[in-house]
Amino acid sequence: MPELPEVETVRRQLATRLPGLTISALRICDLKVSAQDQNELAALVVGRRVCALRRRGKYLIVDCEASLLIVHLRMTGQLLFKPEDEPRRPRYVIEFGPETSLFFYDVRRFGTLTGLPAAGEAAYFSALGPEPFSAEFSARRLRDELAGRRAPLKSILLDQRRLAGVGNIYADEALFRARLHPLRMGGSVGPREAQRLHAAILETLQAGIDHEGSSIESFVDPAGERGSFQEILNVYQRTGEPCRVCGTVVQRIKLGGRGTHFCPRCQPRRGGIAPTARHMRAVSRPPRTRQPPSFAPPQ
DNA sequence: AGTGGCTCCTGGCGGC
DNA sequence: TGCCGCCAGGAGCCAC
Repeated sequence: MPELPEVETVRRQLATRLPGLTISALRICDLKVSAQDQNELAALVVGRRVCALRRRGKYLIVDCEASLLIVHLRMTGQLLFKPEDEPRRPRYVIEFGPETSLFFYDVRRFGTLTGLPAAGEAAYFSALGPEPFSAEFSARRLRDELAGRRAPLKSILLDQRRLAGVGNIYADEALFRARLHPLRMGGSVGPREAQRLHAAILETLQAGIDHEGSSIESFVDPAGERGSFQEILNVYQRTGEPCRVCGTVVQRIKLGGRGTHFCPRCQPRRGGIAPTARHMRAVSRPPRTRQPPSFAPPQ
């Protein structure tokens, strides 16, 4: 599940190859990938030079002269420099002359591609919350964001309007690191706890970036390499396994439709919302273990 | 206003 | 063995 660290990993790799190249063609193979007409998309970027690769939350931005391509990987999106063998087909291909192409693969077909004139960027991202690593996202800001809120902490962290880039994996891991129960009401969090959570969010995201992302389902970088953050996860998808800190069995509940993992001892529920019967049912059923993707990275 | 829940989508897996 | 239905989840939308 590409979140901020995975998108940042992709961005960094693309940034070593794409700037200076000119987009020679944009081939949309799956029309569902964009709400825009493919000719309209192509007209915005074909013939333009790539100036920079940027990231905003979980969005990857290919900055062209006076226009942008905005890529969202959603659940299973992969941008690869090399095409895969059949039967996998890309949903779109961005060509940069005869030497370089970028192929977008996406099993669940949730990923999106958007083209915009540069002037449209601010409006496009207007509802998105602050970047975690920006000065705008301070401990104070987080505290103000939580104040008075009755929603569980986990739900608040996942809300991209409050904070951009945190998804299910990093929300669970950050809450574990902050020793805060995912069901704690936002408004019940004190100043010191908010400070702890702020630090935990930044540390967790930075660790994800340092490990080049989590390859739990299908994430690979544009060279086809897997990240390694999944190897040091504390709670995410570790249901029934001992907490790495205290040995207590890691639990799983369902919160806002998302699998939520925590250590009941390290993350006490004090001040939180009691799990409902539905939560408890989810606890007793560990997630199925998934086979690693059959996809073999290009040689 | 704030919040939960449904929808999109596919492959893997459990159950029968 | 084969089929059916459930499950995973980011973000947009809708209903309460």
